Amino acid sequence: MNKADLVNLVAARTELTKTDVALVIDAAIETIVDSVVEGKKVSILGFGSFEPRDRSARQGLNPKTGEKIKIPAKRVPAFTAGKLFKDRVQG
Amino acid sequence: MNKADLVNLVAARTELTKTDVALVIDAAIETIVDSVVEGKKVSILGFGSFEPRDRSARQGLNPKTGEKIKIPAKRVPAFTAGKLFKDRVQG
DNA sequence: TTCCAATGAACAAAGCAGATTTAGTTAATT
DNA sequence: AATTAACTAAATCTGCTTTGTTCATTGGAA
Repeated sequence: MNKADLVNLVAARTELTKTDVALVIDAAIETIVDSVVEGKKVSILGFGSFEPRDRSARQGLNPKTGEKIKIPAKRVPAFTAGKLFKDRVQG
Repeated sequence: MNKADLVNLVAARTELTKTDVALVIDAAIETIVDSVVEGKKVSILGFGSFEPRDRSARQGLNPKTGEKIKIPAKRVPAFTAGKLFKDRVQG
């Protein structure tokens, strides 16, 4: 399922126009990303939370050639699923 | 930031009512969860993708008491961030 | 709406860092 | 009012790391 499918399904569920649904979804994604970029966590009860997480530098390797490479410290986006989401996927 | 804050910010960005925005966000979350529950991946370009991932049973331990426990096989929700999301968080 | 051009995602190889596991209280969201 | 997230202890296991090609997706224009 891609974004177009998601918009169609949500529009069908909410009986709103695809235009408005796409507008809201895009804005919601941008808002979440902006917040994580600013270092603030976004928590949506039952679904999960998005937050930035710091990765320390480490010795890695190029899986293709096998040669050692140095992976620098990073800040990456992380998602933690909420209880409802976990329970429903587990079944 | 919680769901109420997200709805307020998105409503401000889109100039739609908080009611409609909340409706879309809730429906989108339910649609994503439903899809992952059905085993189908949801890909949103630039943001990331949600998919179910299988965990095999393993030997773990109770970190509180230290006793060994058996962790059963599971199916858990997983999120992989997209390029744009990663790049923006990295800065 | 439909097509094109262009950008993003998937795929695979092996080793290490980080997430995950229980349980109970506090704080917070619906 | 009631349910859920956060927090924390130490050991095992999962995923990230690169690079190039193939394919899907996006956004603009006719």
